[in-house]
Amino acid sequence: MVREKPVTLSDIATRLNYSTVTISKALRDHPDIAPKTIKLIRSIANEMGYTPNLMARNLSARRSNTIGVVVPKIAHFFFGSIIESIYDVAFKHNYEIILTVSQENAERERKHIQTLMAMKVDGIIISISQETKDYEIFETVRKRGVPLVFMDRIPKIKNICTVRVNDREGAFKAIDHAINLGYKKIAHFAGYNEINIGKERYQGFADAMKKHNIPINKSWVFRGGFGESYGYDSFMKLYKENNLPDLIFTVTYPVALGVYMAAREVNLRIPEDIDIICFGNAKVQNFLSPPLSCVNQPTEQLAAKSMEILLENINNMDEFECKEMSISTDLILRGTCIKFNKS
Amino acid sequence: MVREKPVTLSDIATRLNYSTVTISKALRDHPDIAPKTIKLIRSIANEMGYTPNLMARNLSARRSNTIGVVVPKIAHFFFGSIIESIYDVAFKHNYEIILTVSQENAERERKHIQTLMAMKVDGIIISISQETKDYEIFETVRKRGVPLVFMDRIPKIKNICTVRVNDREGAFKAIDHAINLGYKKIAHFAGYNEINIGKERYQGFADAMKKHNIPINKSWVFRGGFGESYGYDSFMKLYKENNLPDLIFTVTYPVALGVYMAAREVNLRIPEDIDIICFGNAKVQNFLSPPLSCVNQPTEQLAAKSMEILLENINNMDEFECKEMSISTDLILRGTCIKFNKS
DNA sequence: CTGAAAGCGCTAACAT
DNA sequence: ATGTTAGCGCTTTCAG
Repeated sequence: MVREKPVTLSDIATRLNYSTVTISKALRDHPDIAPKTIKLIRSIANEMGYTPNLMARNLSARRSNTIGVVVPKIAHFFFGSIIESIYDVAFKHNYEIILTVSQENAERERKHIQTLMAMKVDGIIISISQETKDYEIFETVRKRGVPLVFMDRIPKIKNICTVRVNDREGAFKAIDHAINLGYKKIAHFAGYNEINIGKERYQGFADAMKKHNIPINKSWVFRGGFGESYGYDSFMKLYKENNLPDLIFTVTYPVALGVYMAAREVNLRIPEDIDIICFGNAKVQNFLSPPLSCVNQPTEQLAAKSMEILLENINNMDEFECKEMSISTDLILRGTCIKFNKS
Repeated sequence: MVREKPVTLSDIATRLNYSTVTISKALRDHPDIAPKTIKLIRSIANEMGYTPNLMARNLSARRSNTIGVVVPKIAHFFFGSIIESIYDVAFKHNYEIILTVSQENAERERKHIQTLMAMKVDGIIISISQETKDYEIFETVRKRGVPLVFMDRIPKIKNICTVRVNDREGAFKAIDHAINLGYKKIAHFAGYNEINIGKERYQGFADAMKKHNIPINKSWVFRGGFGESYGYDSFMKLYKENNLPDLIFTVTYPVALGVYMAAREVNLRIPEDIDIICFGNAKVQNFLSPPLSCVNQPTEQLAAKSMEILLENINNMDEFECKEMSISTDLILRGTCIKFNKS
């Protein structure tokens, strides 16, 4: 394979008998340069097939027009949507995205953050992994002066920019709705308590129970990850103990999927025998049978707000502010949790 | 926000009374340097919190350890899985990924490719958008000597590296199976003919029909995109014309979802009234009702092979070869297309 | 084993 | 309006 030597500023410069500086300025529409000259240089640059070397430009300019993103998963509707929206905003503002995936692994996450800093990204948006407990790396990021926005999954530290959904309120809405329907025997397949979305969704659940004076049955509260197997296993445990509630509220949508699977396996009908509602929306919930009701997180807003705050911070490093943003959720009622099925 | 000045090689050098060169070599385990010295330098570098500036390193080293990826969508199970697998391989080989999304838009795709080249990625993996018709940019990439691997969605040009699924064979398997079941009235909601997966899946469909001497009913063959609305609209058209077949074969899984939605809307039962099978697998197909059968594309293999070929090309630019790889599919039979439902 | 010199391609500051 | 100088942080010769 023959590698054509890329044309550089100085190639254009010699050809046109200008200095590289003039070329550089012209190509960036610098007011120093006469419009006529700009036009000339532009056309020649084009003809020669010039493309700037961003590594060089960025090294020199000390900014990369690049944003690092760290997410726990990607083949997951929530993160997929988030990322797509982030892309939209980034594209509009002429930023590139360096996307990294932690696979819910704290060590990997740390490495990615380090690489991103080494790549001199202008800022970072992160949704932390479910097992991240050591927050030192975030301190490092701050020391290095790299703007950082936490999105959705947020560590317990002070003075950080966060954009999240109002998890507690959202969970409360769901359970309050359920109780008003008549449900009392309610289980919660919760997330780990260490992570905000685990903790706060649980709190919303607890708030609603408390409001209606329903005691929480501890054997119906589980703590676990965010995947299908967690939902499946938890359901099976209750089933085998013959200790099934009337309604299950799951911390994420994949966990609910696990429940669907388990219920089908043991021939229990949803919602007649066991009803369910989850936190988090996905297009396919419409296609389940019955269609799965949920607390909807507006992913577009989450992404847009995160980007907004990040860009603000990038462009305004001096008057940097820690903004904490919380977005409201709404209930989407479909085929589950719409009426009380006496058990 | 106070930005700590990042520590550089020369900081370490002055502190240790070495030259930057020695530091640079030591940190990269260069055989020139005495092991003892390496150890010393390493520990000091660590203590000082040194991280290499990748922009500088890459500029100087003329390689970035970075791979560009261009996909049409991301909130889509197929691409999500692909990307996750690509990440796994990249991570193992110490490459970073620059992910870009074309949103099925050819112009955006072109821009992304240009940016990737400007960023001096070491290679590119791309799945082209459904509307890409101008292939000049790919010629440019080749001229620039950037290794390029096309994955799954492939343009009609010569001498390129491709990794794909055996679409024609896969589609054939599905339809052959259906016909053996007894189906004769078979529709195909196909992709655009310009794109390989559109064309070849259609061909596989046609092959099977021909094998069994069943004429293709043109009013049952549609051409369109890869999304839900296409499936929905096409189904509705047939329904309104009272011209429904017994089985629909859709080019992708979202198209099938559109059919599910439409069928439910007009109260037609799947698979009793209208049966369906699609190309492409997604976890949620298990949760549909009935669970959707499909031609399975092994995403992990697709990703792994693409990366393998790309890395080979990167490390072996001189003896560069155009490899064309085709991976077999298998049929996953679930709740649809498993028995003939006389209409 | 170590380092001095040169350069990757670009841009900012300061002349002219 | 254009160019000179210097430098971003690193690596690759090549000389000692």
